Amino acid sequence: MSGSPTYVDIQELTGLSLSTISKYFNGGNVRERNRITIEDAVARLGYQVNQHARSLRAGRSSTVGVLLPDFGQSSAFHLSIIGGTEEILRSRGIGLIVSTAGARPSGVDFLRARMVDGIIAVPDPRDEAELKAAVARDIPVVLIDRLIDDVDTDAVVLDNRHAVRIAVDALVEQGHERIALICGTDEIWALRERAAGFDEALRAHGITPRPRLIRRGPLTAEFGDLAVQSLMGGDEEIPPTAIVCANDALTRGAMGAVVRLGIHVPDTLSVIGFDAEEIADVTTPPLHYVHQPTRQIAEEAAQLMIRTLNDESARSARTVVLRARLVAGRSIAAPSGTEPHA
Amino acid sequence: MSGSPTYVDIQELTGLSLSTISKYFNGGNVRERNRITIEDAVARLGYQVNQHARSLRAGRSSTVGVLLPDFGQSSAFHLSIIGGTEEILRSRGIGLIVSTAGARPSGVDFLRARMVDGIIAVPDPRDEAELKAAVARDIPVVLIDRLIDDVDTDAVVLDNRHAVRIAVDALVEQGHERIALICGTDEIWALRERAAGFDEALRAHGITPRPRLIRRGPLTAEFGDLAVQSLMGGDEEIPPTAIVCANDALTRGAMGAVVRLGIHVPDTLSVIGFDAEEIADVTTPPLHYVHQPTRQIAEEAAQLMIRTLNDESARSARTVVLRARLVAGRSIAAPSGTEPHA
DNA sequence: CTGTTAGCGCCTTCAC
DNA sequence: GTGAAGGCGCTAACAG
Repeated sequence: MSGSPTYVDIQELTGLSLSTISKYFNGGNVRERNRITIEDAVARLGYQVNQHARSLRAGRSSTVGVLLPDFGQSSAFHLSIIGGTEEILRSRGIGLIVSTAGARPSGVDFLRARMVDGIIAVPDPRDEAELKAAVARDIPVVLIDRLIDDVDTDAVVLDNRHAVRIAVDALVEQGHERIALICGTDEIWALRERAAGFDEALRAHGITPRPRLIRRGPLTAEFGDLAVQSLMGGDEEIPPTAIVCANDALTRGAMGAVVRLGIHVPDTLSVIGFDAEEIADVTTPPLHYVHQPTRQIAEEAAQLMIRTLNDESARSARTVVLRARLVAGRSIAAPSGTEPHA
Repeated sequence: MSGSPTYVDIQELTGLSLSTISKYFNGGNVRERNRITIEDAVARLGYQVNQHARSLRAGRSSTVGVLLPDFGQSSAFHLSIIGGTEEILRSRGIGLIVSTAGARPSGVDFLRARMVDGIIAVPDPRDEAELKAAVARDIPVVLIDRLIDDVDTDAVVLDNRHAVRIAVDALVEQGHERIALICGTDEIWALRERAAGFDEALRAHGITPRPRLIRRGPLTAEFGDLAVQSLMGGDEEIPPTAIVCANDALTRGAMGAVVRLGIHVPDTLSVIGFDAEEIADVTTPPLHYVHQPTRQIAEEAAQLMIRTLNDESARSARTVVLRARLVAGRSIAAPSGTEPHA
């Protein structure tokens, strides 16, 4: 027994022809007697179909790639993408190859070399070009969370403007006007949208956005921390009475600064987090936050991919837009200046 | 241009033979002039080596599987495993297929069907049998975090007894004696070890472990919350003056209960978390916690896998044991009862 | 250094 | 229903 068993081994054990055996493994009609003989041989040999041969022959791999930004960043979100897609795809017999973007050579090429049937991606700016090329080659691509300019393909995204609007609404309702935003840069579509949503929401309430209260930077806890520090400490200006964070890492960093600086929430400052499921219950007080249906996003993406894989013709660019909701905590209250008026 | 380009397409464009082209892609010596011609054709065609054909020929897939418990659980740890192994394996041209354990049919069989060259696993109890079978079939397996009885294979684990001991040492040094442990069940090796380490550490300090202060259950935030609730509230007994959590989810749950019940840390209760990197800075006060080198664990596992893959003979069962360290926060202090004595 | 050839294991025509 | 033959794309012998 040198290598793995093959059809030939089964043939020798059963005396049946290769085509009969193949048919057995591919759902064809096989005589009952032969079916049993084959199953017997399979069990005895510990036979496993050779996917390489099958894939080579079929021209498909029954594998899709998941491309994520560097793992340093918004971990929980990425994990739920892997988890959600894996579960659905596996139930269809499709495997998941994971690759991180940003690295050179591109993760897209790495996945292409592994002959994935499609790619589900949270596109990092550095991989947009390769993804665009993949789409041009008719490789099924489903974008998650972030859109790419001039690329026409399936996507599942959040209604980002709405997500920020509900946060702003909640704060304005409490009487806040000096509301700050800690957000990522325009390089990434989702954050561009969230910043735009912030602007829109303020204007809708008749509040003129103040550039100094909008801090844009990398999606890291470090930047979130820094932003709070400079908003609440360094400036000569009157500090904001409320802060909205546009991402989970930024939220963590912001809350870290709040704890370290001893800022009293919500008395001195109201805070609304984003995707803060993991930390909302352990902060004092529990965080009010924007909750993105991460799991559902992943599952919708998997469904889109499956549909595309099953029906080559349907290469239309569908965009599924989902909405976030606010999860109530105790980190927002009326601004301290307004309390005497009450 | 129906299918993907192949060697034949390159041949037609360059006039070179298939073996020259193959040699180019496999690091052989090719005449400079031809090298350029090939690279030119490759660029023009957007050629990608067909891994299926290569794998079929070579008998290897250059792919390894990562098997994880259900994603509901200790997310950050799992993500760093995917991230750490992916990075190292990709640099060797090896892809990563991710699968979750627990589901039926077993993730192990799913990975075997996809012809992975090896499996890196954080074994779920429900998949131990299949992993054992895989090892018996000479499939390279590297275990992470948890060992399995009677399975002789490579592994990378934490010195779990030490990890808990340093936590207990720190608390005893502050004067604590009524120390509680919130831990997983004996079903999982790592948690069995942590519980044993707790026992050892107490005895080393001349403290007799009290069964009522040791709460064992599922590795969920819910159980961590429940455990704190019952330790600090429900019991008639005197509550503990300190708590050690044995896992990240348990830590989150425990801290959630602490916040909700308004327990003052560290005045009323000292808390030491486990793998609490994500939340340590946002709790009030910042958490003191046991820090497991998760990233290093993943990388060591990838290295072991690569070594095994490169050298079939070296199928010895190496176990790499790494040590945790304590990260200082402000969640521990002398027990309130002792302060008057000081 | 380059060209020719024979399969890796499977599936899909075709005949029977 | 079953049997025989060719080829998916690549690589590892060989020759030249």
